[in-house]
Amino acid sequence: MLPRKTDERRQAWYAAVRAHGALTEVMEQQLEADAGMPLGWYDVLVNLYLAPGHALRMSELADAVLMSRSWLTRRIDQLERAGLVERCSAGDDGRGVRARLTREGKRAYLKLERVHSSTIDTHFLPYATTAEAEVIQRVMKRVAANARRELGRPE
Amino acid sequence: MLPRKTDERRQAWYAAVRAHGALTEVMEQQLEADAGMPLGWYDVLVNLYLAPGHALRMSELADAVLMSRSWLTRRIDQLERAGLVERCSAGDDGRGVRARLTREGKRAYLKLERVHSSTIDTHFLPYATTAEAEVIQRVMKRVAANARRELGRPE
DNA sequence: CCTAAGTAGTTGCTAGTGGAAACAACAGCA
DNA sequence: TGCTGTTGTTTCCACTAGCAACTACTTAGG
Repeated sequence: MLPRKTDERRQAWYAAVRAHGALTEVMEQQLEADAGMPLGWYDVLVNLYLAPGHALRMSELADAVLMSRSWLTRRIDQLERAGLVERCSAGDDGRGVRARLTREGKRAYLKLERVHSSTIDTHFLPYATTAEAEVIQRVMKRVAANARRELGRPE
Repeated sequence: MLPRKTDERRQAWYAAVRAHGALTEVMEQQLEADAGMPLGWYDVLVNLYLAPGHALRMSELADAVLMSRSWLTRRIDQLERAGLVERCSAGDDGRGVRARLTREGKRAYLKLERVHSSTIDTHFLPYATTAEAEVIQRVMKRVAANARRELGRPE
């Protein structure tokens, strides 16, 4: 591959990095303004909502969001204070704790999801045709899968 | 646009977010291991290297990397302690300070750039053809430009 | 059973990050 | 000369996240 061509193709990644940064910032502002919640809550709430019974063991949830246990403990503390999550026993295992969405937690998630999606619809979708979106998805999935493998945590 | 189609296209953004996160983590590890420098230094060093005389006014540099002045003050403190940057007067303006790459700073930048590029070559380029890279670049540039405008800081 | 080793989750400590606002030094203009 | 705006630094503060120590529990081995 000629140097010029390689360099040209690298620009695609730089553009993706800048787009990610800018759109993430827009997303943060939008979520704060329209849902009153930070983007950092999104991952945890999604995983809980999609789980059976809207509940997960702390360690499962920590693995799902790729964060440490102490990180999760504190994030669940926040969400519990906000009334969106409650801790309950993990049944058979006396050590375990399950985090479960409260009724308000479910409502909050749905709102967060609505604003999240609408931000993508407004700031991403208009700039990509169906064919283009398909290309991006295909390439990015391959890139992510490879990088995950490199990091020693294949999905 | 049918709901299903819209949802399908949103997946492209989700994939991009995940790819960005995973590859960024790989990049951090690689830079730490092979260049002994954090990814956070990259932006500042690039901008300094490309500037005339490898030097920039603090405020220009802060604008270039989209960060606050106090942020830049501290980052330049770090780079100065590491011997990569030195502060010098801005000539005519007695208030001004210019940050300038030292000889080691230039060498460090070149090394950082080499590792940075090579990580992209290894973990991104193999997964995108020239045509696909072109699509990604085009779409992402439009997305970034729009988001920047939304944030009130068009480039 | 009973003990040893391992696991789940929490907490204290620590280092690092980054914004806002106060501040000192200076420029430029009346 | 004073007044106003700018430049860069500093102080203060809140937040983040990892590590290691700790508690409470389970499981395996004798």
